[in-house]
Amino acid sequence: MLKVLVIVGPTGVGKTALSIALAKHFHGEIINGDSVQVYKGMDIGSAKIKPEEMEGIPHHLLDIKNPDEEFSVAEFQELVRLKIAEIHNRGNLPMIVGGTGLYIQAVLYDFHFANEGRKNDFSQKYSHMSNKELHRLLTQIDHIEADKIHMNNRRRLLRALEIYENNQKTKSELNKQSHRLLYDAYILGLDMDRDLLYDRINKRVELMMEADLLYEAKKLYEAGFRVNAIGYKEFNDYFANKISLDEAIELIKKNTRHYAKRQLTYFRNKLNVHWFKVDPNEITNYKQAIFNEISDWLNK
RNA sequence: GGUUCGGUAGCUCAGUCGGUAGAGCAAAGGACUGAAAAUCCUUGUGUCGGCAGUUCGAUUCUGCCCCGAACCA
Repeated sequence: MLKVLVIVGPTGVGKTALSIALAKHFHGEIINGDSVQVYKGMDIGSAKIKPEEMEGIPHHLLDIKNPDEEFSVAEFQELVRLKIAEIHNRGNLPMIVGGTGLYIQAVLYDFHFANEGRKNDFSQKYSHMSNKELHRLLTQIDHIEADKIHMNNRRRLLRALEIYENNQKTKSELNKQSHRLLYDAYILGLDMDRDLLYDRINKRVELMMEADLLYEAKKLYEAGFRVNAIGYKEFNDYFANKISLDEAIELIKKNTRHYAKRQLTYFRNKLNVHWFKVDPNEITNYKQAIFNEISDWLNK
């Protein structure tokens, strides 16, 4: 099995800096594992690494989409698997660095996506039906899946129905997969005290504002893009004069905190992570521990 | 100094015609297979400012005290 080093962790914990240090030491090439950083023009708000910070380390799957283009787990999975093979052929170590748990999981495990095109008008088709009715409909088609989805989660209900229509097979049938790892992956997770993490997140949002996130968001807004990512969507209401600038900034902080928490939940419960607690006062100690662990894994 | 209004969950407040309390926000936990920075679910014990009095029983009524705000001197 091919070796892949994966670095996960909540937003703002310091994945980027660590990834550069590790890549330099272990001949790594970095593959972006973040669903928003694939988009061009979304640099400040997504905390994308700057070219001068890369220190010559190759980075893949950044800026591969325009803001109006679709992206999906299935496409990510395909692209990353190609990149992993490519990087190995060069004799380097592929490193996936990012915070989108589902995407990373789909690459590492044997998730299989049927070859279906997305239909944009799908939610239109059922717009006349209430959540309750959708749930009842799904129960008739696929009661196993329906039992797992809460009635209020309209998005999931629609998706399960869409899968059935596109494939003539139910979602629960299609997802009977073995949860087998396809790579020799070392999943490194960074964590830190929650208070400290939230403090860093709040401060980072302030830094983003100083770096003129507002201008970046405005460019996207004026170009007609309604970006649904944290750090952008909050400004849409501000531009529409529904909330004040301060309110928008506070919302970004709050949503980022909530997001970090969700990320941790996902990593904890879906991936087999080797956790390292980051203590900003003892950087050298935890870094040394990480380097040792990875050396051991590479030599296995 | 006087008058008035406040002091209840981390914050903003509601409430108990006397039977020890609940919303929003914050926060915590969880779900997750083609939008995932998305979408969705669950979770509220806090000396009801302090001390005394009345009462079977006080966060609720009364008195005094402490703290805050506004107004009047």
